[in-house]
Amino acid sequence: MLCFTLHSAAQAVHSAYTPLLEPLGLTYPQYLVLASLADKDGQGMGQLGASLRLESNTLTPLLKRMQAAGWLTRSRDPADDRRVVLTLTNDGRTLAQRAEDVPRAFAEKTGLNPDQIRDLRDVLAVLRNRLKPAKA
Amino acid sequence: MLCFTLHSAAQAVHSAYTPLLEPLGLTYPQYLVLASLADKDGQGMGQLGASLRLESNTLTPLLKRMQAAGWLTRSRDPADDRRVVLTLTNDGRTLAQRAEDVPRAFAEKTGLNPDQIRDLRDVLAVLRNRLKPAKA
DNA sequence: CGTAGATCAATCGCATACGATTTAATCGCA
DNA sequence: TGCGATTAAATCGTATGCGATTGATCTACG
Repeated sequence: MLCFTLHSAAQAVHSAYTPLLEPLGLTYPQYLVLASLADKDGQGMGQLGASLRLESNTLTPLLKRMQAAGWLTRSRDPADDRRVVLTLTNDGRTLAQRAEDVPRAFAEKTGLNPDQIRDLRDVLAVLRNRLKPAKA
Repeated sequence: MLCFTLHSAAQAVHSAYTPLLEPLGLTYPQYLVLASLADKDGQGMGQLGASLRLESNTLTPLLKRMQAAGWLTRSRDPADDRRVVLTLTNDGRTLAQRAEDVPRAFAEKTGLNPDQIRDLRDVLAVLRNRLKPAKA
């Protein structure tokens, strides 16, 4: 069954990342957030959630933990008090740099070549977007 | 990044299953357990965990909930009191039958043809087994 | 100008997941 | 035979995830 294989493959990927991230004190979703903010700092929670496909009920506690760890700040947008703006601290940027090698180390673990990885990623993106289109 | 795409695709699959399973009162992992037992009843927790790649710390509470729902029984193996044997009840078998159409309904949602599904499943299985080989 | 509706984040409840540990039972080897 | 090593399941603590709801803020329309 595809569902089961996809499920277990996702968990295997999760497990493979864990030893790479654990020395940095990061969990897997926290790493995704850090990488996203390192790429584009000052994002709002909404944008971040849309790109990572996570809801506020997941992000709020996750971001609070990252804030408590001193990696980012959560501040209200002065122009719209409903919005929360996320900014990396110096510690957060340093951590993101230390995590820069993680994707390469992971790719090595998979044993797949870059073309295979790209193909697989593209198929999965099609599947995902078909099942759950990104919000408008 | 492959990791993120795989992660979000797995969650999208999870989300796509939810509306199919919710009328049956099943969650997604519970459905996997039910399907596995319907295929091979009387499995031990260890075998089930190996095939679903779940540990006892996840399975124990999950199975207790399914037992509480009256779908299966958990009994000790008389030959080895450490082992727990899982057997579907009549209600469990009935439920499994009612869930028989779920994979087809899901496949339809994906918009992929059977060949594409098979190919994707095979690639994911290779990836998973490379990252996290099944226990001996 | 004012309020109904929309939007965003936060909260609540529940169900996975997993690492680490604990407990109980069996096995293997001297 | 008997005890240490191994195995299986359960338990504990922590971190996601998500559906549903709530509360605060903003927007749009009359």
